[in-house]
Amino acid sequence: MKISHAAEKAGLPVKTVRYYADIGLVAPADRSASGYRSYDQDAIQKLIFIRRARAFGFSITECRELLGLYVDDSRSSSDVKEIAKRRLAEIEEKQKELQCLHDELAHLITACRGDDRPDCPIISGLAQPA
Amino acid sequence: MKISHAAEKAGLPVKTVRYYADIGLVAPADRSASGYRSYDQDAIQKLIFIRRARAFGFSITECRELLGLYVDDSRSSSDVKEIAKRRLAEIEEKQKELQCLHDELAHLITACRGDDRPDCPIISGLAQPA
DNA sequence: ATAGGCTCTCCAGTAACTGGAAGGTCAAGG
DNA sequence: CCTTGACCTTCCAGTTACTGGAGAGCCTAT
Repeated sequence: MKISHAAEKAGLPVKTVRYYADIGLVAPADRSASGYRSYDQDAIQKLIFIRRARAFGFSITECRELLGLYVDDSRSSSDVKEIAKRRLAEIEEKQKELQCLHDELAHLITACRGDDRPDCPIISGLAQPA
Repeated sequence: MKISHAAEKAGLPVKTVRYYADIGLVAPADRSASGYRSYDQDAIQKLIFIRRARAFGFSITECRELLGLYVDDSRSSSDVKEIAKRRLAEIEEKQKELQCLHDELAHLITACRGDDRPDCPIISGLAQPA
């Protein structure tokens, strides 16, 4: 299967699939005589796996790690769980930060009249050293 | 005031202050005879403004826009409010995404026994085309 | 005089792609 | 048989917002 077909199956841009091949994340199964990358079902499955993991916010490095576990039939589920839990903690941390940001910004916005005068609590709020 | 002092006052790394000068975001008030950047209170205030705006997730481009409004005494508060509201909507969007991610990942994690056997719902969950 | 701590500029690298140029390949149509 | 157009290839550059480091100049204190 040529790259555009594989990319479509995996739900990724062609450029990205090529990039993943370049960095040795997901190699094509083979190359045609003329040098075209050729993907089989197994490689596509890996691409899908990566796409999903990336959508979960796993970095390429983490994806590499997870992919290693994915293809390793002797993996222990605790290894995977460990990585996933780390990631979950990061998500929760990010959520807290976003909540703070949200509340503070929403507060500034409600305080601002939004008319054509220059007085603006948003601007003055941003200028506070805090 | 030399750059390290200004950076400290603004709560930014020296490198970042220099970078902001390079991209024309916050220019130093002056240069010494030997070429050292010299910052006054006004420039430091702008640096603080930028740091805060960046912490709110505004991009450099947005910061430039906001800084323009910050220094413009004839600004209308509605201009500022518009930018801030856009940003708030982005934050809320991001929050929703994170919540989905969180729930899905948390679900996978609870489903995983986390022992030394290879069966792992996290791995199989990631391999789903969805 | 020299040691250290600052400062300068410039170059390169980060993450994860994305866009584009220049050129090779392949199947279909005239 | 030739050409057209859609593919494919590689390589280079750009994106965002810095960050690290090299090599060199400056300034103050001992």
